[in-house]
Amino acid sequence: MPIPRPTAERLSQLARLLDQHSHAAAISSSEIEHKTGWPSHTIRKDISFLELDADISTTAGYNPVALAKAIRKTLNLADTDSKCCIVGLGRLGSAFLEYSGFAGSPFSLCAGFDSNVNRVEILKADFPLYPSFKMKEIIPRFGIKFAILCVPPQQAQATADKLIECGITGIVNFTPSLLSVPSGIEVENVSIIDALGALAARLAAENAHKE
Amino acid sequence: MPIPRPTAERLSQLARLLDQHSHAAAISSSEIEHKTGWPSHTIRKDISFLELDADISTTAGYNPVALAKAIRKTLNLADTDSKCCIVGLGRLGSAFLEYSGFAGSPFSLCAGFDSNVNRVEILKADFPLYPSFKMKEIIPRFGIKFAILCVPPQQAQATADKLIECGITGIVNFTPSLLSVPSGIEVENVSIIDALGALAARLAAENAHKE
DNA sequence: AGTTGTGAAGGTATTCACAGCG
DNA sequence: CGCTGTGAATACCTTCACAACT
Repeated sequence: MPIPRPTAERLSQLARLLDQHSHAAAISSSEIEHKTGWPSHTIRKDISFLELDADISTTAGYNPVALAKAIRKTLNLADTDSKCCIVGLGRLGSAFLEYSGFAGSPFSLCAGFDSNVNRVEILKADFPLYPSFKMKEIIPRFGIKFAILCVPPQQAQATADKLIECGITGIVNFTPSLLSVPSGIEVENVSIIDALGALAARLAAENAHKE
Repeated sequence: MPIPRPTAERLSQLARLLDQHSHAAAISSSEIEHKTGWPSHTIRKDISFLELDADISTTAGYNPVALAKAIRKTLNLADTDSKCCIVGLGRLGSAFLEYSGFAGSPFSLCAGFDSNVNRVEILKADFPLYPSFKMKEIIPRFGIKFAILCVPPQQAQATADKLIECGITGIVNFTPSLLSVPSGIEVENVSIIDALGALAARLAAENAHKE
């Protein structure tokens, strides 16, 4: 039985929430409701899609550590330490070089690319930075599957095409350009304008609903 | 009849796509399908939720400028040039100070805040920057409704609480912390780890589906 | 031909209601 | 009793199929 996509996305976030509560002995679905806003029955339903290893839930709630582990196992976020690269090391891209949020996540940054050779040499990071023309060599060699796209909007589509050629299957698109990609490749747009648009749409929907 | 939330989010993105094609006389639903990956019938259905002012669609397709206008009107994104502020001017937050994507969007940045007074004085932007304690004064004065939250994770919840007190109704949360907010306030999480998790979940779902 | 537009059908996700357990 | 877990009912969204128009 396939896991519904909204369920998978909630579980992925839930795993992060559980990390923040790993000190507690147990957390109940209603506590999770309070933290996330998702109704408790939705949470229980979501969890029911995982095959639970027993001892994950008691009468007091769920064991945070065990549950987080089970989620990551089912969603294939656990074993495979998925490798990511940053493409475009301007202000935004270079901000991620010292982003701490990757620690403890199932993702790791292992390369950065920029067409400007100067930037590549000047910037410092815990992982190597390369000029863009080396993508074709580096990405397959390290088995990098995800790219974080921070290039200027005019170069977004061309860069995405090149990344896909190199074997990237998932792109987190920080540019305001919308990307066309073949099927089998996934794009997640995190343009700030989209995020604001989604907020405004939801607020508008709420207000309309009241009438 | 209320507009379904997924429809509203697609329309919001579509408006941006139309901006990029404002030079063309007409764009058809199948062209949009090619650009976005959404099936053409979904797009037509989405558009059918707007009350169309006639002359928006012809036999050749939609008038990009008129359609974008109609979308923004229905979603309340048009008239109200929605004002936003950046909270937290570290590496990530300050990267947005020179972000070009706001031009032509229905959103505008009009203030930045940071608790570090030095940063506020050193950084340059097209809009004024203030120390955090001025939020209570500035946000209501300019009618700012949206905040882009880029503070360190430990301060995320406390800062969000303060913003809501000042009248903010929508928060774009760039921190890895999950926020609890009262109903009526909307949060959009754009943590990069979430984005990668969503990608991985979708790719996993695709592969599972093939079996 | 090619387009939009839309009621109706179909599929998916959410919500409910209650069984089962400690 | 409060908690989890889950089949069944409901609500929601997407997809289909075709009418209407140029």
